[in-house]
Amino acid sequence: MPNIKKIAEMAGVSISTVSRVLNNHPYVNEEKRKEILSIIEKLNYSQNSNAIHLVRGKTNVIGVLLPFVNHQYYSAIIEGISKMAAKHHYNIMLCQTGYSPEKEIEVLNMLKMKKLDGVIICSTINGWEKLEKYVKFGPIVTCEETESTSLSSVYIDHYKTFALGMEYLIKHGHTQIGYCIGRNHSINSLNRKRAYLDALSSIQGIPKEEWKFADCFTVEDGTHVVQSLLQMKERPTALLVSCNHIAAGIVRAASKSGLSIPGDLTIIGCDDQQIAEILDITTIAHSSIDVGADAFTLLHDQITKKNEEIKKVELFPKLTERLTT
Amino acid sequence: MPNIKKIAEMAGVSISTVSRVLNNHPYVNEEKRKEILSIIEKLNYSQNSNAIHLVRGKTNVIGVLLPFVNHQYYSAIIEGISKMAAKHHYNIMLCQTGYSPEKEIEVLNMLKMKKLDGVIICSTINGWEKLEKYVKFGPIVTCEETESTSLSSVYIDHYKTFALGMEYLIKHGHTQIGYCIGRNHSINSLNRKRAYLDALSSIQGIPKEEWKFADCFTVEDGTHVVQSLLQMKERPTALLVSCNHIAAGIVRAASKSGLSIPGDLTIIGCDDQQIAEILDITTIAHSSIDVGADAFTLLHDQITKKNEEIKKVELFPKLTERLTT
DNA sequence: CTGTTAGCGCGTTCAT
DNA sequence: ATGAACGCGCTAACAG
Repeated sequence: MPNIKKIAEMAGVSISTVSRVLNNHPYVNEEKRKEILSIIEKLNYSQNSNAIHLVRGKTNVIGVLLPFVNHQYYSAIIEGISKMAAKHHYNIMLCQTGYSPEKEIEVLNMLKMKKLDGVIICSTINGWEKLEKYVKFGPIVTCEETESTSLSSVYIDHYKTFALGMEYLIKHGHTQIGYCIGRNHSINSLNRKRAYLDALSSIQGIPKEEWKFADCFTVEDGTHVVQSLLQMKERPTALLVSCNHIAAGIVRAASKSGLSIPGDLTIIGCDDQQIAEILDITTIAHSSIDVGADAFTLLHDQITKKNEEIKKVELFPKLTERLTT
Repeated sequence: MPNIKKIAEMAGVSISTVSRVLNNHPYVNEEKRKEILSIIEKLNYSQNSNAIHLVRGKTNVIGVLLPFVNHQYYSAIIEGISKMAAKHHYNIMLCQTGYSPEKEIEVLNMLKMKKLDGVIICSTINGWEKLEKYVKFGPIVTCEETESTSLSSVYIDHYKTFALGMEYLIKHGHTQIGYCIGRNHSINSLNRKRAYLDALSSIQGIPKEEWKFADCFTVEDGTHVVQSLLQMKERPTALLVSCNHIAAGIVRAASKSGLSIPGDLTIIGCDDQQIAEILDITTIAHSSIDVGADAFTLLHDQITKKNEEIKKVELFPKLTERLTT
């Protein structure tokens, strides 16, 4: 592999001059520039990124941290990040954590080691207190609500999401309402539960332990929910579901077992996965692509402008009425 | 930021010794090792990746090139790559091309510039002849069939896919068969068409121009197919569809417009997206996750073992019968 | 407009 | 077991 020195030798100039034409700096004789360019062409030379990264102290790479790639909520976020990143000449290092705290820390260390200029965390496992220790190595943006004053974030207040859903259900006469959520103690789940309880108490409803389904993530989990439902003496008339994949599983299993939707069971899902559209599931959603795009923008501002302030961007979900309600 | 020199000074040793403990090299006094480690701890020191990459000439990062992230076929491949990569301590640079040839070349140049140790290309736009020019900078693996002798690949012979589908349809008495494909002139499409024509001619069937739908990628495209279908005097009785998202669009639009499936129209989709399972679409599929995992293995072998030979790994699809046939 | 030089931070012989 | 010195490839400040 030729290097800048080799090019300089062949062109009979110093490496500075070569560096200047490489970086489009002014003040270099037009003939020399052409000569150098032609030699570069002839030798099929390219700069060594690592050397440049070392000397510049940055890589133009950002890390994107998420639990699972193969999940449309996250791949939509990536899509949004990806588009904005391309526009600003940044590359994306994709890191799947599978909810492993160690893996998350590992990536944060890449920030410390200057491999990454910044990090976007879609769903944190360690909690923002631990993340905060890393902001001195580079900006970190989360796609979740945090109380941190050193982490920018774009988020949805899932209290509002579930509140919106509860309001809708109550307005339509439901009092026997259950819900499905993911990780039982995540910030988002806690907010959802609060909204659920608040709304329920407003109509003197009584939360039934049996009607709460946690650890729901996949279509299969939705199927299991229906199985449980079928064995209950008293069933909820409506279910608020934190993710449309679960909702899809419910809808599908219900139709197979003769449970009519929305006749016997009303379903409201969350987020903007295409499956909701295909199955005509009523959903409460914001644009996941926007989450990614906004997150990148926040991160990019912090990387490029110094003393850029920490920002919190809230996105507001809307309820789209379809055929499961 | 402290560097190795600083650590060495504080410990009263040379940078070589520090480097030795950093890299777990033998021959270093146990007391000094502990002392150095404690200083590293105290200063919260980390190595600078870029310096290491520069001196080692490798980054442990591979590029993954695909048209769209937000598409389950590709995100499943990423999932497969991701898992294997984590196992071997490699990171993934994700690059969405949106079918732009320039973007593809851009990433290949990152290989040339030593930013990447290797590249996996899920779906090439430039064609393998152009890709071949880059293998001297690092191994390239494709997830498509190529005739190249310098590119390893894991692939599905889509002639077989469509042949399998045609065989099934013909066995079930269909003679009026159409198909939906993506890019009209991609390698995969050409193979699919060949299989279609071969099978059709084996029963003296006549291909009808009207029943060929190209440029189909999304659920919406499936909807359009149904719209076209509805306006035809003579309709096909079966459709072979190159991707389940299109098939999902067809199934959904058909049910809304009173076209019975499989009564009026039999549908066979392709690939292993979950939507097929949810909508009970008969599909011809291989494991997309395996594609990714195998691709990484091929790439990793080429990166680590020198003189590793070029390999072609063929994956075989199976037909899963469900309710659309 | 151009060249010299000093780093960037680290791994690695080669002596000792 | 340890350290001095060189090199990885490049940018940028400085001098001219």
